[in-house]
Amino acid sequence: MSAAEMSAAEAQVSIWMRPENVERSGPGRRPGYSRAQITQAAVDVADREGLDAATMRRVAQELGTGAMSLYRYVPKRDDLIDLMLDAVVGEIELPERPSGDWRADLSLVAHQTRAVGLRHPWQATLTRRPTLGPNSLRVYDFALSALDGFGLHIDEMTSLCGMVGDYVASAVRDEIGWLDHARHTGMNRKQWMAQYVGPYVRHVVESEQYPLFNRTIREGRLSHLSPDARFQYGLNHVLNGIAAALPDTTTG
Amino acid sequence: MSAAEMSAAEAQVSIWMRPENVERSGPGRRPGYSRAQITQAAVDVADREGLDAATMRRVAQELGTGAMSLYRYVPKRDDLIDLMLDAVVGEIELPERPSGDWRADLSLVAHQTRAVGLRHPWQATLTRRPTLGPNSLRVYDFALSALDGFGLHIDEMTSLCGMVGDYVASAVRDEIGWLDHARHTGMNRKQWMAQYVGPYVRHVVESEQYPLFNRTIREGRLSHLSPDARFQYGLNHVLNGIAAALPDTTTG
DNA sequence: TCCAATCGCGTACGTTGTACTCGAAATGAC
DNA sequence: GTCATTTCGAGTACAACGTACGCGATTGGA
Repeated sequence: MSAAEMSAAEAQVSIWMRPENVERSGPGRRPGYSRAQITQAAVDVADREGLDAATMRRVAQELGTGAMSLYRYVPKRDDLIDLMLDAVVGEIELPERPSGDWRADLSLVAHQTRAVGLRHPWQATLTRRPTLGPNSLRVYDFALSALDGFGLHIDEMTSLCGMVGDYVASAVRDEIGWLDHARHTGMNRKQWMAQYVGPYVRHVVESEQYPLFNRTIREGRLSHLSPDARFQYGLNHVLNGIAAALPDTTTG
Repeated sequence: MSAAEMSAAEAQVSIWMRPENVERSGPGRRPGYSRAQITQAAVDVADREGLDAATMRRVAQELGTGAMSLYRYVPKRDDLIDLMLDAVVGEIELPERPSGDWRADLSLVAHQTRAVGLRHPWQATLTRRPTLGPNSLRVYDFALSALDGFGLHIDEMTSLCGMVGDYVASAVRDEIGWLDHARHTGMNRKQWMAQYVGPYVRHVVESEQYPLFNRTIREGRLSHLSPDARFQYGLNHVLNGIAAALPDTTTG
């Protein structure tokens, strides 16, 4: 099998099954970079300038090399993004084992996940199959184990944890949603509200066609809360919903 | 203000505030297409070949014209995608008013939204600020009004409806997640499972590092259910969670 | 009939991911 | 030390993208 055929075959395989050639012995030049190094450079660029700016050329430039050099370490840009995702999930700090207080544990996962999302705004704009990298698996396992011991079926635990995950993902998206738009249009949030969506919302409200939407605008206090408080407000509802599915712990 | 300056200024405005020039009177050639027509062509292409295939060139080709002709009707491709999103949301069929059975009403919205997601798989892969087009507003208002009359604050209704929306979006993404990947790699689901993720999952399971993940693989029945049943299973949990937040209706 | 406005759309530019290619560098065997 | 072997770094090239610009064709009103 030639090197070209080898590479073509391996390109079909998950990046997590494709360890980079580290500590190789034998003839040939030694690699000057590493996957971790390239991933970090890509994360840095994406943090500063957005995911769209983290092109192969730009990431290579960050490292002081040429675009094609990166392909010695990463098969495709998509795979690099997988690596980036798992890398930032690695920033989530969790204890080895759940505390026994499921509500505190899931709350911790939720807040940590949100913090990562805000630190790396490009991450929330991605929709892809959940990354199965080592860091993601660790967080996933911790969240599930917080609901262990209540006699629930594993499928039920998955569903309930999923509610938290769905909420956090969507909340973070909302929080930073305007960021990417701002980068593209050059407008900050105030300008965007005032120029782009403000007049339209006013127009919709005045049309009186959507009574509940109007109540949201007129009576809703949610959008006036601090981002932290807003996040906590919604999270409480989700956790309350989970509590309802557990065998009664406090009452009874 | 010149025409160029005009167009530059208008480009900053929401597409919903930019009605196309219809039924114009005065000199000048009459338009040969319409926003609705272009939107429909784009949706058709995206349905058949994926959103990435719905380029300006390809959509124009679908209509038998040139790429630049579209820009007489749509300012940017991003705006066209907004139009596409609201267009498919328009396929959601809902009664004029909620039935009074909140669970049935939210269930209806959830199932209809899922159906649209499966019919137009590209839609679920998008993450953007919620479209404020007329069809999206109608669905949003219906969902909120299903929870009206329980004495809840509008913010609470928003949070609870959000849980349903988050669940549906994430469930649909899971259901069709492999589709886009399949289109890119040319693998169908079986091949993807067998070649791409299967060996890696086996490797992870055998490592015994993630006990709850292992239980999911070994004891989980969720992934063996039909997609319909799986969706219903998760939806029931979400609706149960909402029931817990309502003043007691059945009990008491 | 003629003017001014509008449409259809060809051409062109800057950017993207990445296939191909080849010289440079590093090593083990002798 | 010398050389054959292997791998790395990176320049060049290509196809495809969104879209700015500009021009000929078309149209209604004066």
